[in-house]
Amino acid sequence: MATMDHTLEAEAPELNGDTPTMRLFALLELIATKDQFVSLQGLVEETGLPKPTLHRMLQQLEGAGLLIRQGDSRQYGTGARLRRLAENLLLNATQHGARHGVLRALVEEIGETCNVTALSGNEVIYLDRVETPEPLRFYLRPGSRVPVHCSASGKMLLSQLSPAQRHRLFAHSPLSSYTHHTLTDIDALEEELKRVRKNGYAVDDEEFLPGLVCVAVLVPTTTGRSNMCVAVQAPTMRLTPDKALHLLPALQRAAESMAQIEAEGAAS
Amino acid sequence: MATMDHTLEAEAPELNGDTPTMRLFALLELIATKDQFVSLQGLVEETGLPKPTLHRMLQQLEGAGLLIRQGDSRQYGTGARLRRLAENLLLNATQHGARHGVLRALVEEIGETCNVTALSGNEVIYLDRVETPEPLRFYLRPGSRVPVHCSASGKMLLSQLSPAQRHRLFAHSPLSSYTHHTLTDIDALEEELKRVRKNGYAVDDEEFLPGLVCVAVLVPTTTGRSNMCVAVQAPTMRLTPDKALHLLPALQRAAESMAQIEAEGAAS
DNA sequence: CTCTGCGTACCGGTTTCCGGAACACAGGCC
DNA sequence: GGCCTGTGTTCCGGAAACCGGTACGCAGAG
Repeated sequence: MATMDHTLEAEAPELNGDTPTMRLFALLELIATKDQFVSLQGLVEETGLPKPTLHRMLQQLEGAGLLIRQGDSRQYGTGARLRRLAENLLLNATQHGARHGVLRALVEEIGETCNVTALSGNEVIYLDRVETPEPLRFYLRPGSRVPVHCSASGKMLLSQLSPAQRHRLFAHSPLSSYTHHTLTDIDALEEELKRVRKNGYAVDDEEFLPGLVCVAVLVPTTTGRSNMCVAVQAPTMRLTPDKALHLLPALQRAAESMAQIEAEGAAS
Repeated sequence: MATMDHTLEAEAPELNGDTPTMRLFALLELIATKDQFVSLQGLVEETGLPKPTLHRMLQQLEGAGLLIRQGDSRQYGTGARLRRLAENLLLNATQHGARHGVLRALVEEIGETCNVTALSGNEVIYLDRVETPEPLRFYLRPGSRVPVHCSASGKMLLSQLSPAQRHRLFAHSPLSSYTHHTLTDIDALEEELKRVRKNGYAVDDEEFLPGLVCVAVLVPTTTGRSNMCVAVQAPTMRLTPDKALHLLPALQRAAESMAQIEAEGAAS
């Protein structure tokens, strides 16, 4: 922020913690916001820290399995351990309670199963879920995963990524087909994503499981992109895509509530 | 490991890092796996750490915004900053997601467990892994490590190093023997590496674990040597070294895809 | 073969961390 | 009220980790 000064570029990051540990953590944060691998030299320029210091920090993080060195061993990326932490965190987040309440109220209002979802790698993961009281329903547990290109949440989240990120996900693995409605053509998917971005919601019309319809909206964030969705799902028997759109206001209200819950964590 | 014993229950967690920072991080991990708020006392009992120490740690984490105190200020939960880190991390894991997709497609094609591996220090580390659907399989987690001289990936990667580098790796640690197939003689290993370099692939014929066969190929890089492999592994019951060679084309195609992913993630 | 850019190792001075002991503040019980 | 127990908090000297200037190794470019 605050362009101001001076000689050259931003020079902003300034990963200063007041304690060594916090500096390390800040380094992790910096790397986690990159969607590409970073080099020692690049970090030196970006942070202004002395090279040996950064080298030691990276070494320590790598030794702990939080970072891994990529390819020619001079590029660092996030490690499996860090990803596991992230998934656990989102699955168990302590204000889960509050979110769950919102979700339950939503289900009570609209009468169909609702989910909170997030993107993890190339899949969508169910963070939380409240079932419809109706006897006929689809059974998927919290923690389970579904493909990204044929789920409402997946398309919603995809639409927030940069073209390069999306390309990376799909260039090398085909869009598997699950039903005859599944979008298996990249261009068709891109077209769909454009629609999603414009509308602010995404629909899955039996693209993953026959007979299953979903609608998803984003949980907004004050800053930057969001990695969470609220979505409703139901059998076509009870819910057609048309009728589903009538549920949008309720979904959006719920998403707004969740955003507020997230925001309540700013103190010092 | 070692004694275990003893007085009472599990006492398992043992969040020992060898450095203060890693202890803090382990504490974060522990809290992140909890679905509810934790108290200082509870953590004392769970970790066995002295109370003042934990108190200081929690204070530090709270000060940094990674944890927050709930309500009556004696219960800790995960903070907004940590959640933001988690979301960023998962959003930007597209590289990992793309690689994982390629790997999954490969496993689907050939039907056996496949890995992505890299050289880390003097060991081979599993970066990612997709398991075969077969019920009989070897169980190794992503992030685990195997010796370099008796694994297909290890030999493949070794063959890319300069003689000086190789010498440095082995000068100080003998070639431990794991099975009666393990190459424990430097000269024999050098001979094998020469073969590997010529063929462009490496085979592990029960050199590390009895009954385990592996074949590895390099993920090529535009520039210089590679530090990544794609490898298939299977029990001898299903896969003999001979049959494994028929899988080479598929492996190489996957490796090529990974190379392209890597190429798109280099910058600054 | 030098030259330059980057990654890596070394090491003394300084900062941070460690955790036993002691203190503070409840609430529950006589 | 006085006492006790279970918690959260503060102190502080000894020990350990971190810091980053300097120097070295190893590429690839000129």
